[in-house]
Amino acid sequence: MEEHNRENHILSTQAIKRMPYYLQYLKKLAGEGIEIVSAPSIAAHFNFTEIQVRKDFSAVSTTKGKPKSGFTVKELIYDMESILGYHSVNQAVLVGVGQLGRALLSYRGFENYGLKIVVAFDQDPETAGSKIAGVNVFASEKISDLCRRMNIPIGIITVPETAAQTVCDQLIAGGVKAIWNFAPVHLSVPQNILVQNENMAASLALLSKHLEEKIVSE
Amino acid sequence: MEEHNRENHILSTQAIKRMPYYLQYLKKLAGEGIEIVSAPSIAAHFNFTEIQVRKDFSAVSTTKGKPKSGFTVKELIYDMESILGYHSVNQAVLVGVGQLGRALLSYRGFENYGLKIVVAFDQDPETAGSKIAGVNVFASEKISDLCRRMNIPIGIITVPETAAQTVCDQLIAGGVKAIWNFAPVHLSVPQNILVQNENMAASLALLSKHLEEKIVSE
DNA sequence: CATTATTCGATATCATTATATCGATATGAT
DNA sequence: ATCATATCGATATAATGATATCGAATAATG
Ligand SMILES: NC(=O)c1ccc[n+]([C@@H]2O[C@H](COP(=O)([O-])OP(=O)(O)OC[C@H]3O[C@@H](n4cnc5c(N)ncnc54)[C@H](O)[C@@H]3O)[C@@H](O)[C@H]2O)c1
Ligand SMILES: NC(=O)c1ccc[n+]([C@@H]2O[C@H](COP(=O)([O-])OP(=O)(O)OC[C@H]3O[C@@H](n4cnc5c(N)ncnc54)[C@H](O)[C@@H]3O)[C@@H](O)[C@H]2O)c1
Repeated sequence: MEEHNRENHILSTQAIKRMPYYLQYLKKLAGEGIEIVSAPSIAAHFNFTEIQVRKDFSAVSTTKGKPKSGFTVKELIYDMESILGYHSVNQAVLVGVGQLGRALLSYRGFENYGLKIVVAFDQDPETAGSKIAGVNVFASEKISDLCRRMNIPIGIITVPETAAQTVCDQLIAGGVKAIWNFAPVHLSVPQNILVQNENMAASLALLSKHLEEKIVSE
Repeated sequence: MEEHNRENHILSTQAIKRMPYYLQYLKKLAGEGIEIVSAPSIAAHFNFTEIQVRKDFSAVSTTKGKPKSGFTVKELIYDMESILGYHSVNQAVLVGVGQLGRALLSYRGFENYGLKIVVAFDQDPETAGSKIAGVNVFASEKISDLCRRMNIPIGIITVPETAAQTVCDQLIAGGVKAIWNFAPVHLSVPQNILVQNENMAASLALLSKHLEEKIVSE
């Protein structure tokens, strides 16, 4: 017999990506004192279909919706936060304390998402040794050693694209299980390592394609 | 009869997102003096299937591959750059000159992707009036008026999530056609406006889910 | 100059994701 | 108490995206 999810539903990649949006909105509603919410009303807000909203909810929550009224906001929030790992904290290191790296280090929002950057690294001797937003910056030779000793599961890459693969290899040598990559390059990694790309060039590609179509059709 | 693409192929959303990766790699190969490349070799590098690579290439390029050898690197580069709009320049404005906004303003890479941030806005009276990385920052009351007068097609949002919808509305009032949104909220917009989200919470959700599964299965 | 190995493109199949249909159930109105 | 209506969940269908199959083309090898 097949192994199944607790709720006997599969949580698709696309659904996972939608969860933070639902969560943000549900928290806003909760802040306004709203206790019950229906799939159609959520769907209207996001411009989704109500069927999709129901499916997404049933995939992450044991909470059943009540016909004619809807779902309990608080329970949805709790279940989504659990699914997204916001109730625990994942430790991460960041490599590349430049423009973007500094912005990420200073960002307080990640703690709400269960992510804590505990150490940073940079090649530049000026930067290594400093402290940015309360986080110590070390020389990049220490990446593998420190990651392993601190048992860090996540590495964040914000170095130039030419250095990204090298840094990636160092992180993996340090036992990191997942990499969040902001450099606009493909990283080669072993099967069991996840690379989550935040490639702004890819976003821009979609944006630019859309504009082009607009212009042609107008 | 149906209207078709020049090459009689459809370019899917997913394929568009892959293009910047191909392009980066092809340029690297060109820099190494490599003139011909095969689909299987590209596929090996990206861990894609060779069928997908061929489909992607044929969707963006009129260039035919030669059996037993492959595709002409230069021609692929040229066609991809055209498709991605790198040969022209789209003007953009950025709203929210904080940690992230400053990083984006200072980033030189966007010019390679056909994007030029020409003006920025901020609510803070200290920031408005200043100049960051050569870009003038104005008070946010001027968003709509300036965008309209300069005929700006793209707005970049890097304000706190509570201000994002307001700013979005101001940009649309200014005639902007596409919005690149870094705030972790859904933005409500008219049908003809594109919102491209760069939601780091969504990325983190996938990352965290992956780690959880790793831990369970190990 | 024939043979073999490799890559190509076209078409077919499979997987994932989104949407539509429909009977069941709870709430509020008559 | 009954009826109308909004919402629910389950199952079915459609759309999009990825992979497999196969004959044709061409470069290298003997
Ligand atoms: N700044 C942005 O807004 C932005 C936007 C999109 C993408 N990116 C990407 O993010 C990355 C960083 O961009 P940035 O603007 O912050 O660049 P940056 O030059 O400001 O910072 C890069 C930092 O990495 C360090 N570094 C270089 N090689 C290293 C190595 N081998 N080990 C450790 N540290 C090393 C440098 O010393 C520097 O501090 C780039 O890949 C860029 O393409 C940045
Ligand atoms: N900093 C990061 O690394 C990071 C990472 C992920 C997401 N984000 C998101 O990006 C956005 C900006 O983050 P940040 O860290 O740069 O914040 P920040 O507070 O440093 O900057 C926000 C800026 O927006 C300005 N602002 C506020 N309301 C405005 C309005 N109505 N009109 C014009 N300007 C206004 C503020 O004056 C400030 O300069 C947030 O939504 C945040 O969630 C940031």
